[in-house]
Amino acid sequence: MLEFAILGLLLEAPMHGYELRKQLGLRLGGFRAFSYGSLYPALRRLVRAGLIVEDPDRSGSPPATGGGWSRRARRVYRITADGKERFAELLAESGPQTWDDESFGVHMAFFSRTPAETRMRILEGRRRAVEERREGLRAALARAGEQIDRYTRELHELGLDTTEREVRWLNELIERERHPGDDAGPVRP
Amino acid sequence: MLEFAILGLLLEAPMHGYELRKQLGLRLGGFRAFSYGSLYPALRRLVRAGLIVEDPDRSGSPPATGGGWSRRARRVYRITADGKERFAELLAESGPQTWDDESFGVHMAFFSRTPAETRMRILEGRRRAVEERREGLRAALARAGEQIDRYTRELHELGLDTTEREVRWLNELIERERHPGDDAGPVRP
DNA sequence: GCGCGGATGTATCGCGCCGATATAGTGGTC
DNA sequence: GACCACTATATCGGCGCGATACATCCGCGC
Repeated sequence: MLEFAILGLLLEAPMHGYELRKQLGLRLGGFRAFSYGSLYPALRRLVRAGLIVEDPDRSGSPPATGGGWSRRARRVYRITADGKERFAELLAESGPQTWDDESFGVHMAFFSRTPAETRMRILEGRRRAVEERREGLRAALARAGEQIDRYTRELHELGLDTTEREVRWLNELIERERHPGDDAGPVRP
Repeated sequence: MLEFAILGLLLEAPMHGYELRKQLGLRLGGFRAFSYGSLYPALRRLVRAGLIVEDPDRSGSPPATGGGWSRRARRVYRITADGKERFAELLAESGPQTWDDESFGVHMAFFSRTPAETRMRILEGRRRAVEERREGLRAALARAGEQIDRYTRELHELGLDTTEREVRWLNELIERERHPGDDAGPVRP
C-alpha cells in the first residue's frame, strides 16, 4: 500500500524521502499518515525490486571547490520503467475490498491517472464492502434489541451512520462517473 | 490493545480463543476485528505475563470411561488478580489520543465498567483529537482552494463530514454524561 | 558573532497486528 | 458413508507504527 502510494508520487516527479512523506500527508488527506519507520524500509524494498532507483543528487550546485555538496545528504528517488508497469498493475487491482481496507483511499488519491472503467470497478467494489458492513451493523443493532450495552450500542450507531453516509457519498460519485461533464453542477436556469 | 480487550472479556467470564474472538466481534461492533494471527500470540503473551492462566478444561463431562474428553481440545483462559489490576490500569489510561487511535473504541466498549470521571476524560480527549483532525482537513480544503485534485478533494470532504459528525456525537455523549438519568429521553408532556 | 530552537533529513529497532495457511475434531444431512 | 460447514488451535512472513538517534541548515534575538 505504501509502495503503491510512493510509486504514484514518484510518477509525477523524483523526490527524496522527507518530501515524499509530506506529499503523502497532503494527497492522502491525513486519512492516512505513514511514518518514517514505514517509509524508509519501503523505499529500500522498492530499490531492491528495481521499481525505483536512487538518483545521484545534483539538486544543489556541484562541489566546485572539491569535497562537500552545497546541500546536505539527501537521497532522491526516481521511478523506473518496471516501476511504472507495476504501478499500472496496482492501479487496476481493487484489492481485498473489506470495509476497513485502507487501500481504497490510496487508490482514489490516484484516480485522475486511473482509466474510467477501473475507477468504476473500484468505487462499486468499495460500495459493496461498505454496504456489507452497514448490514452487519444493522443486524447487530436489531438482533441485540434492548439488552445490548448502552455504550456499545452508541458505538454501533455512530458506525452505522458513518457507513450510511459513505454509501451515499459513493452513490453520488458513481452517478457522477456515469455522467461525466456535469462536474461544475447543472447551470441554474 | 488486543490484550486490553481480552482482559475485559475474561473479566466477565473464562473463555477459550475461538469464543473470545466471536465476542470481540460483537462487542467492538465490527469496528475492530482482530485475526487469530493476533489473538493466539496475544493470549500467550498474557499467560507469560501472568495476567491470565489456562484453566484445565472441564467444560464437557469428565472422561468417566477413562481416556478422551467429550469435547475436543480447547484452551480455556481465566483472568488472574494481576490481570484484573492491569485491566484497571489500562481502563484509566487514555492512550496517545490521535484521531486514528483505535483504542478509543475498545475503551468505550468497556465504559460500563469505567468510573465516570475516567469516562469523561476519555471522551474529552477523543473530542480534542477528532477536532484537531477536523481543523486539519478544513485547512487542507481551504488552503488548496480550487487547484487540489478533484478526487482528493472528495476524499477530504467525506473525512470532514465524518469528523464533524463524530464531534457532534461526542458532544451528545458528554452532555449525557453530565446529566445522568436522562437516558430514556425526556418524557413528552 | 553567538547560541538556540525549529525545520530538514536519513536511519534503525522491537513489536503489534494481519492474511494466508495448515491441521483436525464435530455434527448434521442427503 | 460421504460431504460440508463449523469449531478450534496454531504458525509464518511481512507491513506499518512509535520511539529514538543523529546530523545539518537557517533565521532569530541578544
